[in-house]
Amino acid sequence: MAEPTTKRVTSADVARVAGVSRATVSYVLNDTPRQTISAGTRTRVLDAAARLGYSPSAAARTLRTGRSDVVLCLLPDWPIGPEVGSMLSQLSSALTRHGLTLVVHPGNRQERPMTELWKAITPAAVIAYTEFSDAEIAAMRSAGVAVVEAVPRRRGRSSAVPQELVGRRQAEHLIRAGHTHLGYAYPDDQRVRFFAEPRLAGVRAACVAQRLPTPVGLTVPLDPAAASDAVRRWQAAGVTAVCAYNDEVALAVLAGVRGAGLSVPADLAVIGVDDIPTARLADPPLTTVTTDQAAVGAHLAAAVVAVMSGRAAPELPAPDIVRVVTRGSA
Amino acid sequence: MAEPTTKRVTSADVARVAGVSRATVSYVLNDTPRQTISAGTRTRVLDAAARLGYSPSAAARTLRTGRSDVVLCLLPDWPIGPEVGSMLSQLSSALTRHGLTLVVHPGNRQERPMTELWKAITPAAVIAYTEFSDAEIAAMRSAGVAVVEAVPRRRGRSSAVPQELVGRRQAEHLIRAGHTHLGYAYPDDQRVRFFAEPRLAGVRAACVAQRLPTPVGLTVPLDPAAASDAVRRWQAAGVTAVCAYNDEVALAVLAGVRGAGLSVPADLAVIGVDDIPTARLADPPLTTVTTDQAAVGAHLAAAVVAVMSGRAAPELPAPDIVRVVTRGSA
DNA sequence: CGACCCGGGTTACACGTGTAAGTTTGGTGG
DNA sequence: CCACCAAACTTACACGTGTAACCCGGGTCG
Repeated sequence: MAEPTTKRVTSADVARVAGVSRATVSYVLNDTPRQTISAGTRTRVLDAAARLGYSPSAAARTLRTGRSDVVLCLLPDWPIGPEVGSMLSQLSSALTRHGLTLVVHPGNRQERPMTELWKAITPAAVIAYTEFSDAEIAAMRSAGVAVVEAVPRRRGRSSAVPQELVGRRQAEHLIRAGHTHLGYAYPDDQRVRFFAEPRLAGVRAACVAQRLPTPVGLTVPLDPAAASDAVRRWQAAGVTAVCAYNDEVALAVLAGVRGAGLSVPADLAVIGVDDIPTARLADPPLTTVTTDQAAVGAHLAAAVVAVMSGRAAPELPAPDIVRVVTRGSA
Repeated sequence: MAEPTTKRVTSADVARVAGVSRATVSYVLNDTPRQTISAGTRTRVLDAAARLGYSPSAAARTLRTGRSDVVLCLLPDWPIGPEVGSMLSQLSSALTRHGLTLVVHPGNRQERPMTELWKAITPAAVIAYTEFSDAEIAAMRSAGVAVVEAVPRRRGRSSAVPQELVGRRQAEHLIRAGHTHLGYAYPDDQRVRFFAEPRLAGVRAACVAQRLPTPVGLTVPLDPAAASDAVRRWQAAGVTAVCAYNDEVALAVLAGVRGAGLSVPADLAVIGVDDIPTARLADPPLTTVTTDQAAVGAHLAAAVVAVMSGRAAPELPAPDIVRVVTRGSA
């Protein structure tokens, strides 16, 4: 290794070949409004920069301005599926259009210092899918970081899709089809309870609204035999339709029904959440509630730029975004 | 907004309350090997820092040292599933243990300046799942950025799981079960061809090695009817077993077989890739090839630290990581 | 006893950028 | 002809760190 380590090309280099001062380069490249620059030098600077392949140091810029153009998205520990993936992709595009750079930090178990992360990166904004303490959020805000909470909390403003609505839509679909005794298939993964609980609450609320009995909740592991047990218990309780936490759990219920020698939807109707790619491949094809992830991504981006400029985050048009996809299972 | 904008606590603040110079603070906090510090001042500095809640500015540090402790993982446009998610989670943990911070940038369509990203962030290392030009890789290397290529290319060193091996394992499993006429179920998504092609090549290689006819490749959309067409064509061609690009495609084939009034594995055996959660919930449960994502994550982390310290990246023990999970479908 | 060294610090500079405050023009009104 | 001004720049400083180079007091050795 000869290690020539080609030095970074700085704005000073650009200034030199353009024959102007470094400040002028800065003014041109950021086209600072208060400063007037002649057309001649402007083009000289511009193509000097292009020729040298100059791109400014984010570190230096961040240090100087105190704020970077990075938007940090903090994901929790739970398994991220394709929906999250496509949402992030959309979000990234939308933020790029506003000159911001999305960067995602996947949560991992033994990571104490989530605090250090944002203090270190000094992002322009943080999109928090993880639960933060109010104190910490206040700390971020007072440090000038725009915070958008995307975690589905019951109280307070949040830019997340209200998961109660998702559960409500599931239940309403089943109730409209004539079912009166509902079940809820709870996931066998502690990490997703932040999502599961509000969804279940939504199902309960729909039952209450229609004066139906409380849904019978059972935990359903992703295992055919265990799912069959759950199905038999629902059967014994007179349940004719279940809302599943998500499509995976729903597919487990399908497998459970099959294993118990029964059939869907005749003996038990099933509705999932997410519309994963394999939902339509199930037997019968899975009815499910989907949320428009592209819209969520776009909205999150809008919320970020709004909060960054001091305005309040826009309201998420949740009712338009959460849709039932009717297939064979319910 | 009163905007008090609480100022960042800097090492100068720590120095002041500890009653030492700023340099001493730096020496203590980074415990610089060449500098000896008395136990007394060390503790004074340490708990001054703790009391003030000091955490150093990554921007300033990066500016000074010319290198950050951020590892940038560039994902391509394709849909990321739970496997990628868990791999990233593992990778993040492993890197954290080495004092590095993983940061993921999801690819999005209209994003020209992938170049600008790494020039701006000045990461310590880049894990490239996207295809880079050799020139660009050279540029990154000469800028002092450690590059780990994780894209499955045929030629050259790569830290990725060799996708040929995955295909080979699929085919070998089917051949061992007595099948001689294989099919390959190709995904209906152009974006994943970087993965699909080497897998198909692996299947072909296995057939060649056993002097079997070339596998019959068909594109299988994630749609039951279209999948049934493909199944009938395989049937007509005398194919008795198919390797699917991944589990989703495999589930489509399962649905296709069902739709054609046939049965798995009697009429057609099917094997997938990934072992997604719903694979075992299918009817019949899906036989599949899984790669140990935790091991991949750990290896990638090891490769990063190796390359960063100038050593060559370790060899990935691929044969131990890629395993067949035998269930009912093959 | 002087030379020397070494532990335990401090002072000073550099990293690359944004921007407020100055400086030189050429033009213009009085 | 002088005062003044706007345009078009340049000079100078600050952001928060890491680290090389210097400094000082006290022990050690010849």
